[in-house]
Order: sequence, then C-alpha cells, then structure tokens
Amino acid sequence: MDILSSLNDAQREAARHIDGAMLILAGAGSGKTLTITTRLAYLIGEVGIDPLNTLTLTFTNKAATEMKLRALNLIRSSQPSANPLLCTFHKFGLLFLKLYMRELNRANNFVIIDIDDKKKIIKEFENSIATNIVSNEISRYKNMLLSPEEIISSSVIPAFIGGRANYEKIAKAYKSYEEYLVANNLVDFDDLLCLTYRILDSNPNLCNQISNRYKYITIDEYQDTNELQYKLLRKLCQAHENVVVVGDDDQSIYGWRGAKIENILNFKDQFSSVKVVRLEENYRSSSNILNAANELIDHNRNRLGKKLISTKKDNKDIEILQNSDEESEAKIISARIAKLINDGEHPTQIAILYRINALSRALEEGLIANGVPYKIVGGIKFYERAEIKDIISYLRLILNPHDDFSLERIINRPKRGLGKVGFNKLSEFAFNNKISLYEAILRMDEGLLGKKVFTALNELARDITELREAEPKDLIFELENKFGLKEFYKQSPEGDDRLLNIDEFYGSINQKIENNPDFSLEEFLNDITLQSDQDRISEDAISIMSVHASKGLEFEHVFIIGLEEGFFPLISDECDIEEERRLGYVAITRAKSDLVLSSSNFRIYRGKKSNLERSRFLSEAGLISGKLRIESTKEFRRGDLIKHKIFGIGRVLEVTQIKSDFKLKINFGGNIKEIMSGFVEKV
DNA sequence: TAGAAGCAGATTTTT
DNA sequence: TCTGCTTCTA
Repeated sequence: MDILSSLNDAQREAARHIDGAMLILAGAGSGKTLTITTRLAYLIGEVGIDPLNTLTLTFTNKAATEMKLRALNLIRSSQPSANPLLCTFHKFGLLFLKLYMRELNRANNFVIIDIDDKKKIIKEFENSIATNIVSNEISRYKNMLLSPEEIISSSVIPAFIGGRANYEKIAKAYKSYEEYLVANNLVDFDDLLCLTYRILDSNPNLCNQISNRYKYITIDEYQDTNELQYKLLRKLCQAHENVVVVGDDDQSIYGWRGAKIENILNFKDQFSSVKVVRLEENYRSSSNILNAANELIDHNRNRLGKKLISTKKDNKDIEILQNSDEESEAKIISARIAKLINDGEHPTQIAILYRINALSRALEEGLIANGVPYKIVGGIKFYERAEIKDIISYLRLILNPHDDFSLERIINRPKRGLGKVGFNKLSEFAFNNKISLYEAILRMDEGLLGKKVFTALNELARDITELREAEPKDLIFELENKFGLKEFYKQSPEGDDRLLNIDEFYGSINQKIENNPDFSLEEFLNDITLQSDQDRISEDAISIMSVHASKGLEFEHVFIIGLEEGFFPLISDECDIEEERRLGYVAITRAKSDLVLSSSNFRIYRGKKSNLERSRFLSEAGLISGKLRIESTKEFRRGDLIKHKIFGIGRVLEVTQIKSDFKLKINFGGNIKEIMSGFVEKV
C-alpha cells in the first residue's frame, strides 16, 4: 500500500474506491490529478485489475498525457507494459469509429475536420445567416442527437435565430452540410461523439460488449460534460455502475458551450448509492487568496458546496489596484512585473488574466514598453494556422488523392493561376463525370482552363502521385522540394513567423518518422486535428491569457485585470451571473502567493469610452474597504495642453483629485469647462 | 486573377 | 478601434 501513503485521508478514500459510483468533488489545487492517477495505479497494481478493463476520459490532451505518464510511473516497477486507455472523449470516439464506422455504412478512412473547415463548408450552402450561428446551431442539434429532418419538423425555434424562415434555412444548411460530410467521408468534432453514441445505441450487443470491457470508468472535469457525454457515459456503463466522476461544480465555466453543470449537481440522484468525497485541502494558494475565493463563490446558489482550506504558511495581502484607464493599468502592472523579474522571479511564475481577449491590446503595449517578455496563451492554435493547414492538406492528398476537400484548399497555393471561375469549371467537370477533382485534373481537356493553368495543375497531380511512392524519411524533403511552401509563404506579410512554423512542423514530423519505425501517416493526421497547444507555454516569458485559458494552471503571481461591472462580470443578454462568478473563482484560485486585482475608471472598448464601476466581485470576495490602494499614472498638471473629443485642444487651469480620478478645469479657447481626466488626453 | 477599398460586426472556445 | 469579408477595379 505504498503508493497511497502520500495521500491525505480524503484523497486516500477516493483512491481506494473500486466498485460502484463515486463523485469526487475536487476543489482547485486539491491534488485531483494525484488522486486519479494514484487510484488507477492502485486498481492495476494492488487490486490486480487488468489495465485494459479501465477507461479514463479527460477533456484535454494535456491532461490525458500528464495523467497517463504519472499513472504509469507509479506502476512501472510491477507492470512495466501496462497500457490503460486514458484519453480525451474525442480520441475515444475516434478510436471507436475506426473500429465500428462500418455499422453506419461508412468507410473508416474518414478525415476529421476542424471548426474552420466546418465553417467553410457551411458557407457553400448558407450565406445569408452568420456562419457562426449556423455552425453553433448544427453543433447544438448534433449534441441533441437531432437529424436535419427532425429539426425541420420541430416547432421550437430559439429566439436568436430570427423566425421560422431563418430556422428553415439553418435546417437546410444542416442537411446539405451532413450530405457533404458523408459524400467526402469527413467527420467533425461533434460526430466523434454523436456517431459513437448512435452506433452504441442501435447495437445493444456491441454496447454490452464495450461496457463489459471497460469495467472501471473514470471521467475527469465532469462539470464540463454535456448532455451527449452523459448519455455516452450511460451507454459505457450499462453493464455496471463502476463510474468515478471527478470535478468541481464551482469551476464549471463552459455552460455557454453546452456543458451542463446539472450533470455534476445531479450525479448523486442519477446513479445508485453514490459515494461522495470532497477534496478540500488546498496545496496551492495562501489563506488570504482562498478566503477571497471562498467568499466570492459563496454568493452562488446553484452549487454542491465546499470550502477550500489552506495548507500554506505564508500569507500576503491581496492587492486592489484602481487605475484611471487601461493605459495606466497596463503601465503600472507592467512596471510591477518588470520589477519582479528584475528581483529574480522567474517569468513563468507570472500571469495576467482577463475576461475578454480584447483587453490584451493595451496590456501588450505596456508590457512591450517595459521590456517584459510575454506569451499569449490560447491565441491562434498551431494546427489552425493557414500554413500548417496547407501542409496537412498536402499530406492528406498524399494519403488519398481523391480527398477533394484538401485539394480545394491547396489547389491555388502556391499560386497556379486558378481563380474562382476556373475552379468552378473544373469542379463542374468533376461533378458531371462523377469523378474526384484529382481525376478531373488528369482527364480534363487542355482548352478547359488554358494551357498555363492546365500545365500547372497537371504538375500538381503528378507531384502528388509521385510523393505517394516516397520513402517516409524523404517525404518532407520531397514535399517542400516539389511544392515550395516555404518560398510561397516567405512573401506573405507575416513571412518570418510562418517560416518558423513550417520549419517547426516539418521538424516534428521528421522526428516522429525517425523515432517510429512503423509511422502511420493516417494516424498522425487524425491525431493532430484533435491536438490543441495549451502545453506550449513558453520558457522565458510571462503568460497573458483569458480566464478560460487559465483553467488548470497555477502561478506564484497573478494579476487579474478589467475587474469592472460589464467586463468582469461580463454583462450581456444571455449572461449567467453564477457562471461569471465561477470564472472569478477560477481566476483567483490560479494564484499561489501573490494576487493583484485591478480595475479602471475608464476603458475604451470597440472605439467607445465608458465610465466604469468596480466589479461586484471585489466586494463579494470581501476585499473592498481598508485595503484599497489607489494608483494612477495619468497625472495632469496646471498648464498641460490636452485634447478633448468634442471641445478640441485646451489648457489645464486646475486639477482636483476626486477618489481615484482627477477633475480638471480646462480652458478651451476662452470656454472654461470642468471635465474628468478620463475624457481628455495629453497632447 | 489579384490586390485595394469599403463596410458590418465584435465574449469566453478543452475537442 | 480593429478585423475579416465582400465588392470593385487594373
């Protein structure tokens, strides 16, 4: 029982659980990963359960990879070759569909498309409604397991769609989209789950067989599961109820994306004799930080209830910064961080969090001005970059030249002189002859598109054919040699970045090929679509990111900016204040020892300047009064020349401080006005 | 065909 | 204010 010795009582109780349903309520920083991995190691190493009978599902690749590594480490000595299935929900769907796609009369060499691909396809069919709305609706329908036909006959129309006519357009687009996916053998992210569910649902025997195989199921981040994932779980545990779900209802922040917090809130009633374990001892943050987090989240009604208890000794005051505007906020925080780094703190231990990405701009300017290296976490993902997706498309074509979707993407990249009109001609030719675009290129007449384009396209087709014969070790070299993507992207505006990305990608593929004697291009291509890049956090830079992107991370020093009513909590028509509060809770609990909460009197957003009130979360967390500290860099002096949007240029006659801001008496060419400093700028 | 100009729209985004 | 998409022109 050696491996259980590093756990506290609650953790140990959770880790020793074997049969039946259990809910582990794991507060922020409470050793959740340790508990899950120790339990898995305990089941396999001590109880003697076959690793192949376990299934552990997570939401991110990062979590899956880390957990697998840690679990295997614990059982390395006794079971060196154990290989429990520990992966994301979507990867599980992918593995399942590879085996059972034929149940739906579809081939298993499908290609997974990402959200951009999805939108591109939708646009072919529906252009009068915002693609985002159509895309989200399709997602919603799929997750409700509703077919296009069922949507058309439904009478419940969501208000934001704008009436029956639009609803029918969306339903039609959904139908065309589905047909396109099937025709091109594509699957989207939602399909990985809903097709898996459909197959299990219509094959009770298969479902039973699968359920009997995965006798011990663990689900991580259960608060983020949606209805479909719950249903899938039901199928997977149909032959037993050995289900351990781990999560924190207070950290449910993806409700707007279909996650159902009810899944975790109601788990106790949905499974029989559920044991509940609360992990409340926090190993991350100081007690001041935890007190603030506890007080804040206590304002939520819809929760199971738990309190984080600090195990740490040191305890700094939480600091409240009140700034005149976003520039001054950025300046103060940047200067502060520059000093921290100067004093020897490692940049990776510092993070700035915001509720909306738009707040990063002023911040970045301040950081640059102070020479603070920073990295934006969760911006455009590596595999979503155009240059990377182009290479992926070429690779897909090498695997399957009849992949029209990929060919369309790169047919004019690098430029081959083929425009929209020309492409339509080629596409029509392919359609009429019921052949792929690749075959159409080989069979078309030279006159169809003109000699130049004809030659260029034939060369493309020939190159692809030739690359199919290439040795894996020469693949990348030959690919670049034939298509010259580096040369092509060198000329684009962000050429340098793109070249670096291409080199990184080429390098990583070559490394995989080198390290793996039976490298499979197909497997590689499927996996990278499911890959995000949260784990690419930089070595020598501070991190700046949205609160959502910060989930699961921790830093010694955390600055939360934009704590103003309207921004955080973000107020909108369909806003859920409890989810906003949970976001506040997630943000605060990222900090280990040092937390600074910052707000501004004024902020320019979407070109408009607004006067803002401090976030209610500051008082709800019990942080306002006494500890308030006022700072402002935007100082005005008598005699300063200033500019006002309406009154123009004027000269400051008098400065009066009011709370954290300044009231200025200004002379605009004889016209004397009293104006708050936020409305004017120094010239 | 491809770059330039004009215009609407704009949270958060694990896969 | 800024971006990304459609429309216009060489």
